[in-house]
Amino acid sequence: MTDQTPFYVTTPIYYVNDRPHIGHCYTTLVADVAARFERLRRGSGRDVFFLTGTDEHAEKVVETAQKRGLSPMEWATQNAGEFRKAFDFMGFSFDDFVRTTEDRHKARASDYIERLMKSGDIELGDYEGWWDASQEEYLTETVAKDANFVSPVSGKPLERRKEQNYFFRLDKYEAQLFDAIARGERGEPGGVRILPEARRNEVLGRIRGGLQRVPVSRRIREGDADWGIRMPGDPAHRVYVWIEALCNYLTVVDNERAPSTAAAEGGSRRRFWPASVHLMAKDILWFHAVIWPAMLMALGEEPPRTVYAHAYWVREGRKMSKSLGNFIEIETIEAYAKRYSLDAVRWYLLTQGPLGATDADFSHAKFVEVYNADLANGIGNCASRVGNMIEKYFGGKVPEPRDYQQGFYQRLLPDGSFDTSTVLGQALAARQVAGTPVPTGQSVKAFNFPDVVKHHVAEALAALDALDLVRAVQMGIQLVRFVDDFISHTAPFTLAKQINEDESKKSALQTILWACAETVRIASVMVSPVMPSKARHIWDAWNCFPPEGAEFRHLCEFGGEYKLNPGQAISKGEALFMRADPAEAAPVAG
RNA sequence: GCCGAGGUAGCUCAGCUGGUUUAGAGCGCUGGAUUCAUAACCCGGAGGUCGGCGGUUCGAGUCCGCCCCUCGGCACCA
Repeated sequence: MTDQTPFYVTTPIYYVNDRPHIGHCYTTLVADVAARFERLRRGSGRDVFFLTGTDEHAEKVVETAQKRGLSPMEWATQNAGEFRKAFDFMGFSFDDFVRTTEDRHKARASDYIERLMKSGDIELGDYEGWWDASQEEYLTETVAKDANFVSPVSGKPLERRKEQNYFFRLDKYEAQLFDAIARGERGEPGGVRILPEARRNEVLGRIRGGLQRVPVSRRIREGDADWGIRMPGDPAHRVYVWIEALCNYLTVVDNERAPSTAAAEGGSRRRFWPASVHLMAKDILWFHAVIWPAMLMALGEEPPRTVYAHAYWVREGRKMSKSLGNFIEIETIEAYAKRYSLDAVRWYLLTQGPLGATDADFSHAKFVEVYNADLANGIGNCASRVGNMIEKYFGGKVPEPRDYQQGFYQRLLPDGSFDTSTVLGQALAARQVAGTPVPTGQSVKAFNFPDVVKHHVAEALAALDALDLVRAVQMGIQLVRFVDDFISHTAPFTLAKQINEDESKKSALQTILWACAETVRIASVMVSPVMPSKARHIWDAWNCFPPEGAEFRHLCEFGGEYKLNPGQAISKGEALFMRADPAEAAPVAG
């Protein structure tokens, strides 16, 4: 993927009757980190589009609204607001938030359906199933059987009932879908890449089992509220919500034929299609990996390039469910953010979350472990010790480095002493003088900063392309570990005690600390997509705020265009992450 | 039931097409070193029959068979 390709990432649009919880936040966080990373890589947000929103046309929305004495629209608006609030709190940088009740969505979704009817991909047919009169709904064959063909609610017998419905001819696209998924696997254009791999196999297996046409509408009944989208040309039928909902990914960027809207939306968004990534939890993979791509094929649109279905969060080892009432809701997340900072929560959710095929556990003990290991003892401590030494030894001014392009090589002279013409040799010699030499038997090391940084940055970008966001951001923490290792090897604090005797020792110290600070700066850029505000803290304290439009790979070049400039002021600043006590109780909402 | 994934150090997991070693990493735990730093960082250790049994092979976590266990998809839920 070149840096110029438009990047379009979506989350599902969330069922507006729900309350925002960790699941919604997690999926959207993954999208947010991907979007922020891609913007950074391109140096601007112009070619990145990140969409989220709410799915509002469910019949349950009408019911709930009634119970609350509100119109469906009032209720939906209120709860869509809750999602926006939660997502704003999480710091999500979505470019648009779509509600399926908006005209732009309804009009275009309706248009797609109409086109599919004209092309014969949606046709009228008979639907026959088990009708539960008390609930006014059809039950699937398996559910009906499990319930012994009586209503699970009222206990009255189910009736066999037939009606006319519209169907999408999914069965016509079996071969094309196979082909697209195979191409996606090979990374070819026009293909749909399904991730993680285990999910792709599930999908392929299910397609092999045969595809059938799927119902996409139901007949409107007497007394039904006017909620949802009607079948074009047949107002007696309403489009099923899920099929209409899927269309949101396209309706939002398909604004070209509505010039007034497009103007208000900053121009045509057509270039963002096909979507780069549809993100979702595993439960709705089938819709996104099969039905939606088939619909797009029928519409003559390209299918999404990647469909990524992550697994679920469980809580302290137990599945989250409505019956257990143990969902981690936004309030709990807020409580964690209040205690440990929002960026720490983002870090934990992203790096420990169920991005793969298996579920992930949210446990307080694990949270504290990760918080301390990666953040407090990791990047926080490292930034602090480096900033402190620069403040202490160089009056808070970035020191002038010498010769870092050569890397930091250790060289032993024939007589067994260190070659003090290298920075590393100088440092090791100082340790010997001080009586704290590197333990014998410890491997001889070289610290080639330019190469190491280059390698980590390349790895991060490769991981980003594979949508391995965890690895992408962890490369930043790995760099910090490299700096920590370097500091204990060179012991700049030991060197610092000898600089009065020897000017060359001072210059070695300058080089060492500059390299440390420069690398921490780069690490901060690398983790900024997950921890935007903590990164900003470092940039503020160190005066190295990336200029608008700066590209990732330039920002991350060791000693490059955006390097820490000698002479510039640096302050130690406040600790980024205070160490947490594992014995402390978990934060509670309220 | 059908289809699929997996069982490797206390925990979370790497180990692709079988022979680089006496099977690795991170976290936790423990001993040491050190003081610039947020009792942080660095070094070392901890010795896990690589789920069980049998087989193929000169040689198997790595291939085959059987068995035990766990977990996913097939059905709404991020």
